Amino acid sequence: MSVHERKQREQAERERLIVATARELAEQQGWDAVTTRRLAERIEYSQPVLYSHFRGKREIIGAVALDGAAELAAAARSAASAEDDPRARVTALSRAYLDFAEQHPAVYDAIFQLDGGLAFAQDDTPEPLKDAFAALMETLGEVAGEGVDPGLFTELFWASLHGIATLTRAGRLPREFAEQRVDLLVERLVVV
Amino acid sequence: MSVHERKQREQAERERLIVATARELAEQQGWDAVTTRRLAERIEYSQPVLYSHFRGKREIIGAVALDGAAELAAAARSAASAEDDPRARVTALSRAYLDFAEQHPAVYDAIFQLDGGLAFAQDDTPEPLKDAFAALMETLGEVAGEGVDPGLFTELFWASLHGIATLTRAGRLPREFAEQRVDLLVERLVVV
DNA sequence: CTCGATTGTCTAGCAGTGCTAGACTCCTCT
DNA sequence: AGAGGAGTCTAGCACTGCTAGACAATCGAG
Repeated sequence: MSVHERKQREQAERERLIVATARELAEQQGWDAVTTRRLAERIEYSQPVLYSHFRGKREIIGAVALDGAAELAAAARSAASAEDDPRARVTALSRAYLDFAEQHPAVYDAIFQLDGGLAFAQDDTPEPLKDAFAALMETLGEVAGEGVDPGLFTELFWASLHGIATLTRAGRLPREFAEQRVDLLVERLVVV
Repeated sequence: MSVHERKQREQAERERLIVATARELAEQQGWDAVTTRRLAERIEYSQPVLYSHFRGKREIIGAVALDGAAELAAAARSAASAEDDPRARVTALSRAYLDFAEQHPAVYDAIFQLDGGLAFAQDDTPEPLKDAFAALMETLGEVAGEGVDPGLFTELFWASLHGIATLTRAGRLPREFAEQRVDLLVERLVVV
């Protein structure tokens, strides 16, 4: 049975390689450049091998998204834990969120912009996505204010951050006032 | 010279036909279904004709975006003008904005999500886009609050609406609490 | 240690994409 | 009436995601 196990290990190893390579390629040259041919060439296997691991390109994007969501959650928790004051925590969280979107645009797109075939806001939503939302809620739920549902508040705050992130990245918002926008958002939305 | 003028008129007419057909097709079956072949077939011309009007598919998307931006501006102004109270005006504006995104998803994507080769937040930004932003600012600039730049405030509020619109449409936010989210956004961000 | 079966991988190809070169037809103006 | 030019089309390029079927490497049984 040991042979079989080794094969499974190699299989899993190669799957990680595919996801990592797809992500790398996407971050270097954008998702448009991630074609099945180029991806196959980079992992030094032929195209059909990809399809023995994933149902199609969409599932590969989905896999990158799940990895990314875990990282985003970690970044959020790390930033929040560095501050004591609830308001300062929210500011730190917001900055970390926007930094993540700015520094890993391809991954951010995989999570929130592209179709990775993932379920959201449902029972069968994958754990990493639920956990990323939970990470936001840990900090944001505290400052929702009297009589406001923490989940609803988190959704709203998150949507605002998402809007800022995407519009900035698409060149729809000038980058120079990014700081002020975040400060204003926190100042107005947060209730302590 | 009259013959020449007639040809120019026909040319302009056909250009409108292309844009309208692209939009129709996108709203019916999504932008993925808008291929140059299908589009050409619908306007009953061959593919290369498209390229005598537009540099490529991207420019066609851009043309749909400009039309859409003008409509969005009109919808915003119409909704705002129906209310007297500044706060109620903002609520009406927000609803109208989100309704537009919900009811014309393809057009909304053309404006804000897809690459139509348009400049944003710059000097050479096309007039309809500047005007759409201006329409938002007319209502939102009034409620920015003391010492807050109306432009910055409008950008922030707009980004929040955009985030809600895109995340809702992508299934990332449950639709059922849409109303409450908008109410909360207006309540917190607006200063009267 | 050999041999059949299974597993894994590859080559080659399909139907589709955006876009364009070059042939051809029709209309306008002299 | 015929030359010139504008307008349109057919055919094709290089690419996309994805898959069928041929082939080779590996495994377990005798």
